[in-house]
Amino acid sequence: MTETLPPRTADLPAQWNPGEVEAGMYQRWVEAGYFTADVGSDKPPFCIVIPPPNVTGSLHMGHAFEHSLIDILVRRRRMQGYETLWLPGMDHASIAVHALVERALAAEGTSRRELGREAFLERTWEWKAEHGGAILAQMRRLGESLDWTRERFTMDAGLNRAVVTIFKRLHDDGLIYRAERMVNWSPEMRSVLSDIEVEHRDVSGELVSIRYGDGADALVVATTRVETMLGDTAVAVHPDDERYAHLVGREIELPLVGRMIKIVADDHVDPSFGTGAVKVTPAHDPNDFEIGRRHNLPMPTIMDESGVITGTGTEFDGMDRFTARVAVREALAAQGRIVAEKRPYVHNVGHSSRSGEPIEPRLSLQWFVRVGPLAQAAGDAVRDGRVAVHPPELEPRWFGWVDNMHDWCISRQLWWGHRIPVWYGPDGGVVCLGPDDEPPGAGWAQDEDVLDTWFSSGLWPFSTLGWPDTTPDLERFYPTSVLFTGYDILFFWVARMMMFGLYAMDGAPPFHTIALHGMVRDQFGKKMSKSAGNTVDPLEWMDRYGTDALRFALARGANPGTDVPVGEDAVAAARNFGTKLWNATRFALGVGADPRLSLPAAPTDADAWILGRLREVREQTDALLEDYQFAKAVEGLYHFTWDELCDWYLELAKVQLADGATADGTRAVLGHVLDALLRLLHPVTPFLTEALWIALTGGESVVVAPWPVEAGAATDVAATARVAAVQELVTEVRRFRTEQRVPDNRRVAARLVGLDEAGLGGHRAAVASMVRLDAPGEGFAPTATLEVALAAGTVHVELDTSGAIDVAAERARLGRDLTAARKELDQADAKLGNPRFVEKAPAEVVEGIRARRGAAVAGIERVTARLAALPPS
RNA sequence: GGGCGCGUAGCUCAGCGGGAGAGCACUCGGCUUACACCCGAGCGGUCGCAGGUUCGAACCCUGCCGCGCCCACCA
Repeated sequence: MTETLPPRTADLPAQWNPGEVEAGMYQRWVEAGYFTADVGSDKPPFCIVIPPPNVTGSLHMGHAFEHSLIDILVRRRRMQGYETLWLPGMDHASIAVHALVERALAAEGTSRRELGREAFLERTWEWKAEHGGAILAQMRRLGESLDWTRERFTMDAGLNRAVVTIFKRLHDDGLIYRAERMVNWSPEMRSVLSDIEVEHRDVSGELVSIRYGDGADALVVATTRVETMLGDTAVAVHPDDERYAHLVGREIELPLVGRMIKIVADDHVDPSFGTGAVKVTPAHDPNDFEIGRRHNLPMPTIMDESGVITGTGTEFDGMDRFTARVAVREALAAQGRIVAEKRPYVHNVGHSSRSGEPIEPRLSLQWFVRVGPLAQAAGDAVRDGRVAVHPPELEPRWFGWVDNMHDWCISRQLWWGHRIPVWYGPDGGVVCLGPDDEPPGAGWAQDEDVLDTWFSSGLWPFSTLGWPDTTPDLERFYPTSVLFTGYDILFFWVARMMMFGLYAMDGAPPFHTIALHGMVRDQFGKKMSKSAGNTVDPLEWMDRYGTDALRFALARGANPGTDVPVGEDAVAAARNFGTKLWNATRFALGVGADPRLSLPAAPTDADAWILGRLREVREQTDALLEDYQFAKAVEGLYHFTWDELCDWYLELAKVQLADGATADGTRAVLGHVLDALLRLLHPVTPFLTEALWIALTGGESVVVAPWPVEAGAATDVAATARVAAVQELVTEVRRFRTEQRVPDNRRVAARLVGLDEAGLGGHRAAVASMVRLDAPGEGFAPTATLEVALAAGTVHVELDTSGAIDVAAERARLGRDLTAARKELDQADAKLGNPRFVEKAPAEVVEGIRARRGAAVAGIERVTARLAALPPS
């Protein structure tokens, strides 16, 4: 009996053309309101803070990767009935925007300094307005289901209020202070950098040993930065160093400058390194600064903000630091004071991660965050389980960082960003103002410095929800569900958000889970970089293989916290998978498969098996996605679709469809399985599954279809075993055919003996269909017999290969089988012959080995008999 | 110097205590009525090296070799 169903109208083209499928689909989703957060509903909230798309005007592979994975999480949650909300922002991409604007200005023959602060900032706003839309369009092409309707894309203005508020609170709590400290200075940017903006690299420099003083009191010190000797105010030795004990407390003349400097004893000095004497330049070296503080040394600054020597009263004033390095060395050499020169001397030097030049330690007045209590809270939140880190291997890195954090320098001498809300009065007055305070009157001026970009980015999890106001959004979505980002910005961004979130929201962490992904690499595992020339524009692959293929390939490689090598081959393989799914669905539609049909009351073995597998795969997919194991989840769906559904079930279904007794049930099962599978795959391949799901079900959209929670059936062990036996039998016969050089296109008459005894009587037609066997006709004279030993019994396949079999090939094949069986027997005997194994190993393991031994013995007997029966070749 | 991790098939990786796996590549046979972006069969590995624990180790422990990343104020 056939149920009557309303017709399905969607027509599926014969060929999957990603471009055509994607065209207009995203727009339709947006217009249907699928991505609009429904605040105020009683759905559970799922909120995710996302790093901003890069604003440099193009989509990077890294962004395509990260945003695809985030979109998978969000689409699944939406199907599960959550109210989903993204919190995107652009603020911390400001650096990129400003750099681009500066470049544009340079092309126009002007600069930001000529333009002035206000006009420059105006230009950056214009740039964002113009290019923000282009980025948005690219993210949409990627299929990202952002709730753009809430217009959080540009939020700089509202953010300023949050920045000022938290600055004042931290300031009033004594957690922000201003102090003269040794900082990392970038002469090129003429700004301070925080510790994590400094990259340490080995460079080839020089180590120059200089003699200070003359005669018996002379000392030799070594340095890699000779020019700093102009700012020396002491020479330090170790207190226990007997070589210099007599000199401590005396003074010595500083060459070139002529100033008298002290000789001090300090524990910091390593007596075994070099001469054991160290020159001390307190204003230009962190260690020397500490020594200077301990011994109350003068701290003259000898370099200006752009790295030019100044104020030494020597001929070196006005020279760039690198020019001076050579000049000072030559001057010292002329006086015969260079004792030794080691060149090249490889040593570790900090470089600016932004501009690339060596940073210059410099004594300067800056604003700092006292991170002690904040970092402690950030560590505790993970320690006591309020925040989970995925994968957990990255926890030590987190603790190592937050437990040893130095105070954070937050002031920057740049023109862009949020200005420090502190005003200085004419009589030395200092006042920190909140967002609603009136600036003080005449004579007061606001601090010229701006805040580190991570200061404001750290506020996102709550500033984007309306903080400092208590908004419905904030109450509903804070703490957010998960932060999903790359491990590379764990310290830059994640640590800031944790510290500020816990502080501003009274101990509530900004997110329940920190899930970290790796970096996209090329197909050989190499870092993608412009200089290596191995970067790929994701749009290029999207054009060539489709967005679904790119997303599938990226997700398929995404193991938690580890890097993802992706090459064009992987994307092509993903495209092939899409084609496979497309064709399978097309076949299903062609035979009338429909999920709206009732599942059969008496499913066949194949039906029961595939429904059982569907359930297992569905449960496994859920578990893996909950654990951010995208690669395994996607791999599982890939193999289920291709190796089980397409390679076996569809072939078995063809036979069932030809039989009136099983045809309707097959249509129902196939419809059900595909329906659930398309829904499971939708988060990964949204466009493709949308087209297929609508065609298959006649439904409105898979975007809003429920996530499958019931699909499939409990595993039918007996049916599954019979299907496995059929698979084994089919594979064996195919192997025999290939080895006997029977071309695939030739049908062969054959008789299957023992099928009923093995419990596979019902699968005669299926086996015959899958290995292209014809029923034996009259006068059937088999030329070959193949024995296949199955768990339930041995099946003899008698074949008429129409000619003598290839005895040599058969002998070789049987020989391989015999070798394998003997090896198996040897291994089993070795184990069973070991009394301690039999005694100690679990019973089921021992039993398993016994069974394998039995099978091996039977196999050897059978194969040996077959070999003996072969005619001489 | 400290921390984390990796060395498994030609390439990229999964497996992490009981019969060595996947994708791509390669070989052979097939345009079989969903699919040649395909189907079928196959080749290919002393699981970095050396010890140890265990009845049993690619898997656990130790050492060594090679590689990567993060952190770190040694002139």
